[in-house]
Amino acid sequence: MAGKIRSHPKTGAAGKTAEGEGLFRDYLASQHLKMTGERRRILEEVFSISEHFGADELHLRFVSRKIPMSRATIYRALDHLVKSGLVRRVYLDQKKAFYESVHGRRHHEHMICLSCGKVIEFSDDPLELRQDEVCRNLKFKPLRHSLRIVGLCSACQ
Amino acid sequence: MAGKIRSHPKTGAAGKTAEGEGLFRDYLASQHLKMTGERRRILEEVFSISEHFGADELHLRFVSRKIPMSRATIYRALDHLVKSGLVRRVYLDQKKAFYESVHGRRHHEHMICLSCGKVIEFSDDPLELRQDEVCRNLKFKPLRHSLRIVGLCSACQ
DNA sequence: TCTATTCTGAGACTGAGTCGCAGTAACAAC
DNA sequence: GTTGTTACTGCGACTCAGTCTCAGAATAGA
Repeated sequence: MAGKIRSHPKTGAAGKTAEGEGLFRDYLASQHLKMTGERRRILEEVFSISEHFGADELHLRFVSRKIPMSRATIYRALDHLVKSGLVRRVYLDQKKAFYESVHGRRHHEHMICLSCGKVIEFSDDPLELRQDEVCRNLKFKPLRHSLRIVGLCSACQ
Repeated sequence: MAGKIRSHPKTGAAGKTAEGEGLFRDYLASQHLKMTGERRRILEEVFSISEHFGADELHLRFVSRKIPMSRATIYRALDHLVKSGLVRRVYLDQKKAFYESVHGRRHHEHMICLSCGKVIEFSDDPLELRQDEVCRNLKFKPLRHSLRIVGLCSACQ
């Protein structure tokens, strides 16, 4: 039961935007969709955020800078980003969906502190391997997964 | 990496109701809340459902049998049931919350088939142990967790 | 039985997300 | 560069899950 645990309290996402834009453009082209100014701005903004964010927060970032952007466009673009695989949609213990950019980052799970609300990201190979084994045994083909551990962070205990 | 994997395609929940009612009554008493006819009926109904259900479905079960029951009461009762620990609230890949009775059942995780929508319940000790270890290493005190694996079930592959 | 307290139901409300439509922008073909 | 097709945007109306308020009803302890 060895295995390194990587904790990722925060990961800067600088410089990834250009590459991400290329990938997004490829995805859009493959779906006969168009790269528009709005989608580019949304992509840039998403890549500039290192934590989780809600669609409303993303919208607010534009509104507060007087950049016109409708809620519907935000939602539509986030859908495309999720489908393209560049962004992950996660449900962190409430009805509202959260998003996080995936590009250039390792897959990870979440610990959520009940007391302060902090979200700790971590990843662990033995855990992933065991999950794969469980899936094999149940003849289930896993495509994606998410583990959410709710509890108390070290500071709040 | 040994370890038995239990798959729980379906678990009957007969006879548990009486005991569950006692536990719920204890919880209510401890919170200075009252056991009412509505709460009893909701508890019975919840224990009679072996799969996941939404608040709306639960409500519909009463309405369709002409048993008066308001949506607000359903939501309030489910909150209490969740707080009492008798019912678990889970978020299965959408904004809507699902519920499942916990009493007398083993903790389990979920596999969700993208194609047919089937939800497979499973539990695995090595997985749980590894999670505990990861938490220890990150000095996080886990209170509850949920693992969701989305993919294709054996029939749909 | 009395009384304090909590509960219920109805409906208004909220917040997240979706949809339809009219006008606009992207992009490929010429 | 112009044109035509197609997809996109913004707006506002809408849906759906869940919450809140309040008046009248039920519970449970004294």
